[in-house]
Amino acid sequence: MSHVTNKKSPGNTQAQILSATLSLFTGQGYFNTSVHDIARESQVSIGSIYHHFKDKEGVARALYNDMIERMNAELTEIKKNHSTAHDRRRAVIELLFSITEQEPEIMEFMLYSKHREFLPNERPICSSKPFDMMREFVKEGMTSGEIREMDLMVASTCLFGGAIRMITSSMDGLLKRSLSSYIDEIWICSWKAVST
Amino acid sequence: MSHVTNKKSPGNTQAQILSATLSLFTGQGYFNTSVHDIARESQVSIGSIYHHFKDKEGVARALYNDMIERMNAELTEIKKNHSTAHDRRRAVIELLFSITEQEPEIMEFMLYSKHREFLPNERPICSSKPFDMMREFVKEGMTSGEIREMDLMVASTCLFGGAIRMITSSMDGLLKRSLSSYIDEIWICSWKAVST
DNA sequence: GTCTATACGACGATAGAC
DNA sequence: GTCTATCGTCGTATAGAC
Repeated sequence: MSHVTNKKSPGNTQAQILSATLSLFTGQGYFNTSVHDIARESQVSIGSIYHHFKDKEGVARALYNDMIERMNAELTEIKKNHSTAHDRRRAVIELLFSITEQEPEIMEFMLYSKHREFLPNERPICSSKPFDMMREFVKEGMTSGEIREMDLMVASTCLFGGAIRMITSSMDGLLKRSLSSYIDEIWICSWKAVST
Repeated sequence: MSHVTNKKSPGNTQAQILSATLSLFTGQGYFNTSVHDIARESQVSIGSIYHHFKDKEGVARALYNDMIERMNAELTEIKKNHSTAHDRRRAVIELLFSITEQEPEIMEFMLYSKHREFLPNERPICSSKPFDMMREFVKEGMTSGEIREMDLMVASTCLFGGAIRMITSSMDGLLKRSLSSYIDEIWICSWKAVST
């Protein structure tokens, strides 16, 4: 019954392609990356790429969806493990900083790519589920009284905006120390901005 | 002596080209815009474009430099007209919001374009002079005692990060009310975050 | 599923007349 | 300074053998 069908790679080729693509897209951008580049870097032929993905845009879309799903999973985990807005926010910032330091390409692709330029039908990333979930955390903090009553968008941008801009600053090489060394300062600041 | 040389446009053609280019770049991105598109949209022939600019990248660079210079001028004006960090920051946020509402394409090109993808030798926009000047305002606020002693980058991102993320949210269509209607709320929040 | 070779179109850029 | 016509290149995508 077991049909260990044939050759080498189970779902491995896809992973190779996606990994190489992530590097290339973050390094030089979607439009500066040709399918030939992807083939060379992933040690796979052009034909294979077009076998696994509909087209170049399809590769980008797969990358994008993986990323969103992963963030979703991580945030769901945070929601489960922490109950207050206070703790959740700390956990979210820690998560974002940790991804930035350990897998910078992921974060770069998430925050830096202009997805809509190459995925025309995608909504802006801030409308995506993970960002939605972050706003939900803020909302619950407001009803529980931890956070001042105020416009939800304002509160969210104040709470997470600083951290996110620290991340982009870090990726731009503007920071003197490591990103994670700033976490306490930034956390205190943004908490002051919105706490009751 | 006066050689009012010839035809129609003094420096007008350039302006036409740049204006059309700004629209196209913000609407569909640098890479999705061909020089043919620019020619059609600006009512100018391809030949003229290449006469006035070295190449496609040259057009983008001119646009970018204009923008940086303009921001520089506006911030210098603010520096002249206001003396406290408190007032300067208010003026900066008002300026940014006003540009966003009145000339959204300018702001979109400034905050949304991935300049480094098509201007390879340009430094990230956050390293540019205007952003430098904004950080300078924060620094002076710290030495004058208006702002808590803390890391300069943290203070700057907290002060302006929220406003900037409100702008991108506005451009993404996430805001229910007009951007300018949020100004007081956002200003109060970020001031709480850093004031002594 | 993986590969090589190739078709085809689009785009950046130039030449050269006016 | 402005135009049209054209060239060469490069990149996406396909065909078809293995």
